[in-house]
Amino acid sequence: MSTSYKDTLNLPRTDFPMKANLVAREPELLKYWEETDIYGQIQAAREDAPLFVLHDGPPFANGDVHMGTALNKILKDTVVKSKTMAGFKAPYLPGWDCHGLPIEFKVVKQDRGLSPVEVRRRSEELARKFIDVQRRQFKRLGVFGDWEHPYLTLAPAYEAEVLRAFGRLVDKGLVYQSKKPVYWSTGARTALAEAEVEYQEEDAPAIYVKFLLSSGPLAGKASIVIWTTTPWTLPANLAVAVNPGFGYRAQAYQNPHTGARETLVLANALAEEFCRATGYTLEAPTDADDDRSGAFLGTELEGWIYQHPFLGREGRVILGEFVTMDAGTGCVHIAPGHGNEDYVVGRRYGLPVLSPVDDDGRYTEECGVPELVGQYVFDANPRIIEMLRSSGALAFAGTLHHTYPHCWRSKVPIIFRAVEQFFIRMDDLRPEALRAVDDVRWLPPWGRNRIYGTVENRPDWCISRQRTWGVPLPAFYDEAGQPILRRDWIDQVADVVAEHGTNVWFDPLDQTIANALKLPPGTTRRNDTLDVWIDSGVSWLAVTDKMLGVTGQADLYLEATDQHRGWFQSSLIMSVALEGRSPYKECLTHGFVVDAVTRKKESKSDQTHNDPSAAAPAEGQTAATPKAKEKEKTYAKPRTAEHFVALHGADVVRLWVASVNHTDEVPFGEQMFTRLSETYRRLRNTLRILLGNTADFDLAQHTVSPEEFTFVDRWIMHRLQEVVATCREAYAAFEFHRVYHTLNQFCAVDLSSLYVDITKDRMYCDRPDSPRRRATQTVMHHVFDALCRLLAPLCPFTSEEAWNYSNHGTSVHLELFPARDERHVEIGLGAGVDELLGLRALISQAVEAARQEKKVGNALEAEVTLHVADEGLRARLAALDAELEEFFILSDLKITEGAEGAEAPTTVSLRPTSYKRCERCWRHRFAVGTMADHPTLCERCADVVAGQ
RNA sequence: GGGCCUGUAGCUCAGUUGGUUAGAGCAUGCGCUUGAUAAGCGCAGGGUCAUAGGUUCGAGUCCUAUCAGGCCCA
Repeated sequence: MSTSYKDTLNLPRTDFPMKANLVAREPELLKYWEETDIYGQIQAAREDAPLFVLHDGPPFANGDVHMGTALNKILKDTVVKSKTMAGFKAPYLPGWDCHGLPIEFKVVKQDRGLSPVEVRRRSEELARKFIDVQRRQFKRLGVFGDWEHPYLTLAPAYEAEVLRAFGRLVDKGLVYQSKKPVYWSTGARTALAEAEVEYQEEDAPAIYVKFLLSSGPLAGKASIVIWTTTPWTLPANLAVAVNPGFGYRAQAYQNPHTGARETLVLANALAEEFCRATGYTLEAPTDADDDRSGAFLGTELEGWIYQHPFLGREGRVILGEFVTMDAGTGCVHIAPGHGNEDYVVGRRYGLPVLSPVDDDGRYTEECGVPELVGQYVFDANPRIIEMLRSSGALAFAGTLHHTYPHCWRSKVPIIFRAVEQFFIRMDDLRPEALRAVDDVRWLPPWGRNRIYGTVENRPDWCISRQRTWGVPLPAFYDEAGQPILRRDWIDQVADVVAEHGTNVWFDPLDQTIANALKLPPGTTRRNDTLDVWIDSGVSWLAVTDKMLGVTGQADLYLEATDQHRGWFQSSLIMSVALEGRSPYKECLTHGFVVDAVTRKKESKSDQTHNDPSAAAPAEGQTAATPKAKEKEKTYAKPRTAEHFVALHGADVVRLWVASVNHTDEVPFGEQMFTRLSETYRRLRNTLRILLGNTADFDLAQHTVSPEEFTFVDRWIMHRLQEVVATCREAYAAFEFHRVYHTLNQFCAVDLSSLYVDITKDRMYCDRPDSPRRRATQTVMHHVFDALCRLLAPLCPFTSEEAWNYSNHGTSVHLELFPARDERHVEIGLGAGVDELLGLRALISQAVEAARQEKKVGNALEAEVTLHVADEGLRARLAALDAELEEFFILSDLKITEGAEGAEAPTTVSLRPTSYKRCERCWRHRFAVGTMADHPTLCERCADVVAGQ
């Protein structure tokens, strides 16, 4: 009997599967998109729409796509998809950063002694291999774009643009040549990058040296003491640095060898250590010593002059924040040609960059000591110590066991040596660059302060690299070895490169360039390359202008926070130099991926760009610290996007991106996916029930006009307008987690536990074409439609799949977002429903209590009485009439005045209903038992069954 | 060590110009349902808003310090 009545119901019907099986289904959708050229269709459909250009920051073509890279790409895609659906033409041209050390290093490590051209050939091969890998992985994530025509920094046309841009910088007088210290391998006769340096343990001389002061209050009376492990750099000593904030003291000591009394200046904090190490002892002050003038703050020492211990020149005391009290004397020997900090502080004080050492590590004439010229610097250490001893400048000579950088190839100890480099003059650009910073809208707003600080403090930009895998630095050299930078020549090189690629530069026998430029005989070129940040720093020019045909700024750049100092800055500087403005209007940053449990960083490979120093795990000195070791450990974790896509599907990975506030660090962990899968299922099942409930609904035939909507229908349409407005705003503000939470909330609460639950009775039990059932179907159709569109940028696969089940025929990604429809907005409706939900909660609690007492099994078996003291509320409830029972999903609801002595203005009482249960709709109704033909049915169900 | 940030229930997020018992979803526990069923519904528990001071009639919200974490420098 009951089963036969079940057959008279309109239960939901749909083929849209409950089980997503994304891992299998997504590739089918990808194929569908590929075959129908969805990206091309979208661009064509937005032909005349206003333009929105998100310019892709090129990831480094090296390795798999990790979660950090995936985060970045998914965010970009969500921006592009949401802008498209907001009515913009939003082309997306992906790119790759191809040049640079990490690739070259891989190639060179595999096979040594390759010619530059061969290194470049293999580097390109490697880069292209990873471009293919990453392209496949990005596409698998559902990212739409012009994947068949990406921009590559290794493309000849792109390289030519880089060269032309450089030529314009030269033309503007922004490029100059100067010396700068680099890691230098005397064994390989080449500059090294950080990654090419190995740290090995060894014993080094560690000496204390006295520099006699020749000016200041202690002139001629005292010496300032330095400590160094590289005596060979002393011929290049030009200064002594002290920390401005620390205390120093001039005190009398007894020399342990001569017994003489000497006044020495060193840091207070290290005087004791000095005595312990050297055997010097502190002497009691005598009348001759003016003890009150013996103590100094570091700043007071600035400008004092001292006599170089074995050269006929003087040096001066300068200030350096980098001076620590870890070791030594707190007074640091400065040779600007032999150390990076030395170089930086030396520039600040206008010191020359003295580096009297040749390619083989032998002293040149410039060292000033004839007997040292031609000697290998490390061999000269004993001789220098001897010179110091004989001149009385040596306080102590010992040895130190430490780790020291060595060449990874030739294994010889490396030296810091100044070589000629090219620079971009920052001071000429800075004011304009800072102004440009304030023309950009930074998201989040503190990004402005970050980049402002880096631009403000950035020293001149060293743009030359002694590398092979890059765009050649188009400088020529005359017979005397003097560099020639000419824009007309550079432009001609660019023309040659556009046609032949850059290899013609690196093949020493190739005459293409010489012939094309008609170079004077004796003119030579070298193998220096341009800093890769120049490559990517002009992408706005090469891509936005040349490839997309868009003149003007990109609307948006979107990268991780490390790019404030990286790509955002290099692009800004290049654009300011060439165009006098920022290349982007808005700049959005996201955080790094961190482990959800430990809050520690996930992987070092998340970087979008190739920062050579960060490209490989730190080794040597820094790796000795526990923190660095930890970093190294996390580095090895298999966190590829492919891994998680294969496990959960791309839409769930994308849901992860959508669920978090990406402006902070982005938490990530396996457990998060369990929860996200739950959310995903909720979204999917909501779409499914809407589809199931509208299976017999034909939009053209069955649409019901809003005037005929019932109360719940009006309410959910009202809610939908709020959801639409919130989501559109959140998308526009790039706050995708607000979209995620809004949609999740809407599906879980408003739809699933309220609207769909409430309307089940009419959907299943009414006549198929009852007006209120058709009204609800009309509403559900609208809700489904809006939900699919709003969800499309977050879950492109699932929304497309669902969209296809609703007979639309086309792709959801060609559609626009729903617009907020004011006709469905009803002031006060929300508050009214909130009031009802409050009562609903009271009823549920009462039912729950009755259930525990075994009075009733469920709400439909109860007679519920609402005791309402407030007359206005009673009137509002009465106005809803039968819809109230439906809203509360009750069989038998009565409303009376407030009960005597009630604790609250509204209370609920409850007992088993006296009505019998309708066998078809399961509600307990007064009429059950009174229907002659159907004694077990209520009047509505009897009527429906009779009509069939 | 410096610069720029972050820190609200187990998880992800809301908390409007400082103003009633700090909210939601998920997860957890206990039930109901078996007509969204590898689904659906209800109820319940769970937070000294990182910590410590301060300003205020009143602070998750403002200030200071500390701790933890991130990026970039050193």
